[in-house]
Amino acid sequence: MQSRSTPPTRAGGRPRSAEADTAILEATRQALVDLGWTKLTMGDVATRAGVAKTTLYRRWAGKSELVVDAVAELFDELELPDSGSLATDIESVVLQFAALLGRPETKTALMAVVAESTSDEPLRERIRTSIVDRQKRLVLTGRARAQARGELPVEPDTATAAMTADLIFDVIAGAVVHRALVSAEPVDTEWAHRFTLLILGGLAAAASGQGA
Amino acid sequence: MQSRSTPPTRAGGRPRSAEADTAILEATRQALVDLGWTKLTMGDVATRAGVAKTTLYRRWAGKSELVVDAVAELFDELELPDSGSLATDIESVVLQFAALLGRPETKTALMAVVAESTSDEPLRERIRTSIVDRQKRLVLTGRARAQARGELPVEPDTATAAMTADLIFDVIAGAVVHRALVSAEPVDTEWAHRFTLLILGGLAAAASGQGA
DNA sequence: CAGCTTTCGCTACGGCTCGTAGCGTATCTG
DNA sequence: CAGATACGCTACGAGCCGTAGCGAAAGCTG
Repeated sequence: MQSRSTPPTRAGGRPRSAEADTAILEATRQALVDLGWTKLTMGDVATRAGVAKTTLYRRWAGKSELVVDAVAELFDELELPDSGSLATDIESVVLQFAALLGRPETKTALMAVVAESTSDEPLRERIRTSIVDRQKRLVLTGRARAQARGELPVEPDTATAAMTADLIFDVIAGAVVHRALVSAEPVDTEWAHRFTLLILGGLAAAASGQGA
Repeated sequence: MQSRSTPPTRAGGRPRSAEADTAILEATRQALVDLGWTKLTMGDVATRAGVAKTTLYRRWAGKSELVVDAVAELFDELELPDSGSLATDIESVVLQFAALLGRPETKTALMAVVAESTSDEPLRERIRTSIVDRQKRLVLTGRARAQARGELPVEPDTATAAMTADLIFDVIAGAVVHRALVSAEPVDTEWAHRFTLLILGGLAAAASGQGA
């Protein structure tokens, strides 16, 4: 995960405690649930983790970095089981993502760090590598499977194919996040079904009218 | 806007200064640009606005409420000029929304208050009434125009029509926000065009396969 | 006009968090 | 063993929070 800030010098001393690492990240998630973003403090996390406050600062520069790493782990739970059709693949990942966003630590943290990242370039990069880019794999494998099934045409131009993948990623992730967090309405199977139909229709249209 | 906290008792004293109100909201937006969300402080805003800190607390309970009101004003700039076709209507609003999210005060504040609202029910309600619900009008008028032109069928069932509008709203707003803030890629005309094609295709498919 | 009500700016305060420094101890490497 | 690093602990100045108390200003009402 490349999570903590690497010790600047080379090896040769007491290694950092791995138990402390996991305890801190777990404590951070729990603190997010109990306190939310603004009321979460470094000192509180340290106490919960049974660790000195200085230990936190030796590994993370601040609250934002800590929370990014604490939440990034959760996103790796997402999977794309091969359900046999593109429609059910999409519905599955939508519902999984919605369930993930239903957990209080996830929803609070994700928006907060994104907000912070808008005026913090290194943090933005950290989010991109730790969270965003890792989830694009879901779109790519989903498309590959659909193409193997013959449900989607193969886009010959590599650049165009990449743009389409990015577009789909933003549409799916964005819509679910907006529905769940901004509109604050439930992402249930009904909604997932309607949304999936919309996407499939759009993909079909884009496939026919290729020369956009 | 119903922004500030209403004075609990009835009228009959010195009225609150309207100049102070606008100065505070403007100072808040500027502070967001300069400092970002976490480093923005009530005291700093007060100084910028040329107002006592106590005056801020007489009107807003805290940072979140203040920022919501400061940003809500900006969203009212969005318009839906009747461009003659649904496609260009969508592209227009997408680009407008993207331009709005390009402004540092907007992007920082929007995500931050949404994050805060996940563990603050009154704040969530404030966001809903001050920002979210007011922008759904764009979807509704856009649909009405498209139906008048014959571009979209009229959905007979009121409940279904409302769900469709909510879906489209979440998809458009969510995709633009995700593209601009999470993926941190530009929302240019190219992207807007591709996205619009996707939406239109989805709408067409949903219209034909009505009995979802 | 006089009197009531509310807001305003200002100052001050206790409480909390921040992020760092310093120390002695613990743990691992060569 | 010597060197290097991490650890827990304590303490600290700095900054911000949100509130209280004051005298003065500015409207409304009769």
